[in-house]
Amino acid sequence: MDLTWQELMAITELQELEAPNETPFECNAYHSYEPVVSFGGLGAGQPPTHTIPPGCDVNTTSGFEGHCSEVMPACPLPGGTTEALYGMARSQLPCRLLPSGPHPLHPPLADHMGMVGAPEVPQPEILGNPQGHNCLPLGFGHGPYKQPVTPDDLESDSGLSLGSSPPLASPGNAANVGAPSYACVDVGGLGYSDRDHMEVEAGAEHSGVKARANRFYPVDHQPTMSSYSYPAPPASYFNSVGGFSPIPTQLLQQQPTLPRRSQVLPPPQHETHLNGSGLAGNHNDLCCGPYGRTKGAADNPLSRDERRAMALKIPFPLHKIINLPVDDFNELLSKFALSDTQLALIRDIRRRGKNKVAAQNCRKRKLENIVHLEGELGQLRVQHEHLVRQRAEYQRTLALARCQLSDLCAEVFSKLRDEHGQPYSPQDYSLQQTGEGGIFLVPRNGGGIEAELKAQNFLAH
DNA sequence: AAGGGATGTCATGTC
DNA sequence: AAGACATGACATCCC
Repeated sequence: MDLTWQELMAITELQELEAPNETPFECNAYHSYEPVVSFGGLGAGQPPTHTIPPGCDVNTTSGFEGHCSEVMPACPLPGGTTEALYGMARSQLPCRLLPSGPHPLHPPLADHMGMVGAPEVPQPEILGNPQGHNCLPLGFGHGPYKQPVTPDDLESDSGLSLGSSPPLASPGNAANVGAPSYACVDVGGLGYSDRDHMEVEAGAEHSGVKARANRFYPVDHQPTMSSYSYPAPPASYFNSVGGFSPIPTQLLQQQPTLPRRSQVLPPPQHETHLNGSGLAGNHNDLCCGPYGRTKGAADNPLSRDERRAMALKIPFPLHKIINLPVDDFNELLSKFALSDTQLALIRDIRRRGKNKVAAQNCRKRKLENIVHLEGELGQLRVQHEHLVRQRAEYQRTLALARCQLSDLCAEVFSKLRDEHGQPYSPQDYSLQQTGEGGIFLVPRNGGGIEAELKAQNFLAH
């Protein structure tokens, strides 16, 4: 980045231009997800601290007739660890996903609309670039850059812009130096068609070189969705269209050291940053150049829509097409006499541009959701472990109570005597307690009650 | 060469 | 109804 920036600054200095007016584009700060699971109610009961007397069977399935035969093992109470365990509950969403701070979507409307002068006189800012080094017409006029015809340029739902692939660089970008540029092709007054486009871009395509744009041009892969920058409209697009100033030889010679994916070919001088379709996207969002491109996009080839826009001489930058509010957008359109073909392309560009941003946002949200759910899953696992431990502890407590009850019953039976002075057998009788506290000796075979013993009597003994 | 990630685009549904 | 937005699906590129 630093290197790229230095290079850009060097280029800027060369062209004696000011620093770009960066207008941060959108970015709705994505809300962080708060963990859904609240553990406040966890760790419910105080873990029992009873000690199972010797002989007490801690088997929870044992009946009260059993005997406690061992001391209840000390249960590791989760209480001491619960807090620590749940302290990590908060899912940590990656900051990268959450652009923060305000992100003005658009520059002031005046700035947007300022370029809209007399409808018949397209303003020079349209394809210009604040840096100046991009003020060169987009593919118009000067030789070294000519967009190739790519299959995706030949399709459009509007008959203009369909296609799926990202912008392709012309293999002829380097090879076609001096080749006729867009400006030489009069497509504006004609209906723009695939065929037109093919003709327009035939030169580069015929180079026969199959190569991706960013194989040839340095691409600044700026992983940023946090600042969609839309700087002030660039210098001139239509200056370029009419008669483009030649590319400063310094620019051609100044090849920045190639970042990732960089290759040996010089970047087009009129690069836009709009990866794909003129969107302030994730790669180069620093500022806008021609057709709304950013300075960082100087390393990128023209997008398909940018090329189409140039071919049809769309008289305003793509970033405005995409980002202006609908009212302003319509007002902008109304200020120009646009053909149906141009309008169709513009609306396609707008639709694609918005959808591209939406897709990017959607994917970010999806990743955030995954991160959030993974965090929640971890919390639930911790919670599950805690509940398992708690259940084991309750089972131990229950076993202890049963042992105590069994011992008590044995003591009662040891003191009970029938009318013959014989003890009752626990195998033949059981003790049952009523709701009022009365205790009955009940034969296990379901026979009648033989004796009623008052609880108080038991307690007295 | 295959596989996966990243990205753009389209289709569709919802608001 | 039109526009914006969300999202699944697909294609393509690149590593």
